[in-house]
Amino acid sequence: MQVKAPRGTYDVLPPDSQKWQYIEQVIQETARLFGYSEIRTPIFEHTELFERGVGETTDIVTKEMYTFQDKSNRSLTLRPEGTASCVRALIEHSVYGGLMPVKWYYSGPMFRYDRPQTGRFRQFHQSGAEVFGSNSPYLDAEVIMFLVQILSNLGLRDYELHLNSVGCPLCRESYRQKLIDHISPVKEKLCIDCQSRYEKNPLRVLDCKVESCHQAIAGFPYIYDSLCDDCQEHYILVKATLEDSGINYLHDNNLVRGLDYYTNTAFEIHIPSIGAQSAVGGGGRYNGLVKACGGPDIPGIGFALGMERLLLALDSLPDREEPNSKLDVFLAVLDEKYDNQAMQVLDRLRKAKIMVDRDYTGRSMKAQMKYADKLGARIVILMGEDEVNRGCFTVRNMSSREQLEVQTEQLIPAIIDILT
RNA sequence: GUGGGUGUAGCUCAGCUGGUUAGAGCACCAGAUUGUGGCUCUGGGGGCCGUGGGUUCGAGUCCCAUCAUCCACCCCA
Repeated sequence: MQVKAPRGTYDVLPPDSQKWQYIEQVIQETARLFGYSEIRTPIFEHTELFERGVGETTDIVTKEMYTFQDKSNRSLTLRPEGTASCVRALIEHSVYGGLMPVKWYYSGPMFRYDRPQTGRFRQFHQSGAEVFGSNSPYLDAEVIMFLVQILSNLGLRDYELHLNSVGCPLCRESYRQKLIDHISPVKEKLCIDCQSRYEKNPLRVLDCKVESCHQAIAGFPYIYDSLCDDCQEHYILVKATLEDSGINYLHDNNLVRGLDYYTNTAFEIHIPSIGAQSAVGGGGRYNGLVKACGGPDIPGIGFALGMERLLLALDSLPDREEPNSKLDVFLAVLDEKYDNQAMQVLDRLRKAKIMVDRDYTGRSMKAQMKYADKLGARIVILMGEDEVNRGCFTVRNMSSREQLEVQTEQLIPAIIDILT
């Protein structure tokens, strides 16, 4: 039986890898403009980091983690998201002791044991950003502007920005009580999942998509109405800043992010056209997280983008012109006795920054011409007996079909002349 | 974890109610006179018909299981 890539994983082959390079490049450039520097963290961490940092009641921790024992019986977990590792690194290296705020971005694979479907894999890729050390609502706005700028630079237009505030621990507690008061009379009508959600984290009952649960909790209070004065002001400033920047958003009372550590601003980007898994990005503020992970009481905010979902959205766009991967020059070697000399020619051209390739499978001249054509070569250099004896090359312009003979020392200038 | 669809050549697929050596298009390779590409023509290589069992004189085709994949649910990126 043939060995195949494990379930929920896949290979990125050329030319698809070019699309990945393109997205990563756009993110890098945008990050630089916004003043974010790259951080690279391990792909696995101690399991307890995610249990504490992501939240023990979340689906990610309860059923989706790739956890294993190493040879010393440590419990390790393939990272399911990027924030926890950033927080760990911030604390471990006392980065907060330096210049604040700390503005990081990252890109890389994440792992969740889920059933694969459109836009969902077991090894998937996220790029994200994290900022530590400021509770300014203008920073919330900047983080969202960063995210939106990436989408815009990629040429994506038809996205929805959903926005909400989940408040601070204070207003969240009063809201939680209001919600419990509202739900408890109809508790029996909820689905099994919601009954356990009600026990563990009542806020997540609001996320349920079961119709009967929707009806049962109709008229539930919104957290927005329970926000304390500070949280309200914070949220208003975030919204006003976005409005002034011309960023459209939808206030979404039902947006209660699945991760436990979020406070205040929460947001998600949806592109409905890519399928059921339409969230291409999401994030929010997590002011309690650093402390919860054993660090000082430092506020944080961040987001993550799903690369596979971005790719899906990009695929439905009109074709972007591919980066120039076509060959400049093909060197046709007409007799194997010139193989060695041919390698010297390749070397010279490449050192002159000319993109050049040749055949290594012993093709006939005609086949080499065909091959060169398929590689998209703009020029073919012919190197046969005539040329070698006379110390020259035949240079063929593939689009005009014109050929000229050039002396060895004139080869590079002649090629550059045709290419430019 | 649950439900449904699909597994035949490198890719996209055909193969009617079970019946001889399993096909097409594309791709790949080679030719169409001497050292010249795109178009056309001719030829060629490639398939344990996902895997394992079962029914049958006979299975790509029917039944069961299993694996993979796709779509959806849950949840999220």
